[in-house]
Amino acid sequence: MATAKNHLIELLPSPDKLRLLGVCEPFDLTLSQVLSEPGEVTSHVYFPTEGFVSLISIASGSPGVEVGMVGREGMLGAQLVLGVTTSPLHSLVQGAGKAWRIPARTFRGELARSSSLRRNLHRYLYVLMAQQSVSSACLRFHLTGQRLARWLLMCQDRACADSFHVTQEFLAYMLGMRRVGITAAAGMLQQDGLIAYARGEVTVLDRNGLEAAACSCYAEDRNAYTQLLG
Amino acid sequence: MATAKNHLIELLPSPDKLRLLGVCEPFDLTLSQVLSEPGEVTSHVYFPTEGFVSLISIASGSPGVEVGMVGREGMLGAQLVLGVTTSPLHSLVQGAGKAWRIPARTFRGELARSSSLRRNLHRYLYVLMAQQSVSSACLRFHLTGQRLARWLLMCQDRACADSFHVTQEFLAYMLGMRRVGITAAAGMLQQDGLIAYARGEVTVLDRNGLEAAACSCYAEDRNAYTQLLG
DNA sequence: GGTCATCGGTGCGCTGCCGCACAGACAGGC
DNA sequence: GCCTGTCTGTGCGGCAGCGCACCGATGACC
Repeated sequence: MATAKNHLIELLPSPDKLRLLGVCEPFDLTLSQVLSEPGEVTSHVYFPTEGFVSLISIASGSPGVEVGMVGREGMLGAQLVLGVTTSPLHSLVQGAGKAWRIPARTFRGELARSSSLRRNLHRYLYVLMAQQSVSSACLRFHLTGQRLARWLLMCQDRACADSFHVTQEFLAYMLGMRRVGITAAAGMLQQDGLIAYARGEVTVLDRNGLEAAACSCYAEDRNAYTQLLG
Repeated sequence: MATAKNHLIELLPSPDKLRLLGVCEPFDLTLSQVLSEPGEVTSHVYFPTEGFVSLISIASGSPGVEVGMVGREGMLGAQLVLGVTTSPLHSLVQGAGKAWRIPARTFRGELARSSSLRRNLHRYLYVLMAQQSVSSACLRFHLTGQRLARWLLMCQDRACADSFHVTQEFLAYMLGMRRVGITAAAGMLQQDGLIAYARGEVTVLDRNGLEAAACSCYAEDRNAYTQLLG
């Protein structure tokens, strides 16, 4: 499994990395799996190596909306480094794949031992915060088409593939829209030759075009990440 | 200045608290003052004791929207505990008052010295993150009137007064709306006898009624805070 | 007391999105 | 081959909020 790597782990100096990998167990991320519910005590942390997870915020009496995405560039459960054992968000597996998993208790031990781990997770949390605050304004002001393009790019980055499975229904939920809104926006992108779309299978045809169609939030996200954890 | 206290400082054990207060300098928060811009290197951290600050996210090509509020219950610059020296948000003084201010360099020294300080700020950051993710969904799904009521309650908590100065124009900016939308929503609240409104002076008349009119995000915010830092 | 800036209320047409409902297209199982 | 479930496309009425423009009221300043 030489290619199945998680970036946050790879960033660690060799001794810390080996020790951390030593306590990891392999875990299969299966589509639609729920890894955490708001308020629930965190039992494990997850470092995806393939596949990815959506972080979803649900306001009372409303459908949800995605506020963050975690793939091989990140992890689930980083709040443990803040000494907090719950999370306010839903975590939903959005792209099937694999992850390393560590029991929360064990992971806290590793945190105590590795200052590099603490430092990286601190930075990662900052990136997540920045991503979330950008997302707020994006959600409010940017148009459906722009946000859809952004989402597809983020998905492509984390799926590490040009093609992935996602239905319009699900996309609508992630973006906090109606399915019909997605139909319209995806139709535009398809007309412009940026993507192909058929029965839940999306293929990115023109990555540059898609980046041009996306709102700048995509670039801002990436910048924030690479500046601190590149 | 016995009453001018900041909750995060008060939570510290006595020696840490005294040492921190020893490096604080008094600072006047004046209306519309900008304490930080996105990307700017943090020069000082601020612990408001009266008055409060809005955290504003601006998506490119759009007006801004408030994603958080900092008053005597919090601080500005908490990201230093993550080892990050910039912030992605605008910080705008929204209620005039006073704060304790510490140069970033000095504050980092205090962080290194006081584990209580680190622990509290870790928790505070988590509360901020929770606040922001709730705000995303709230911004998307809840109605103007509910959000306005929530904002007024949050403002009242931090201003520690039943009456405060804020124009509709400014409110619209905070909530990511047009001024006219605020006129309508505030008119409703006024008709129902929950607030009085005249030339930028808002008075909360019926706090319970206002809480009923607000979306549940207000209560969720408070719960998150009191659970971790009450 | 007059002038001016600020603040709030109102009207009008428009857009982006919602809610609902239905129809066509395709895949998989029996 | 047929049936069923899933996924996508379309149509229609409605609504919350936008952009713009204007006016009246109030308070501050000279």
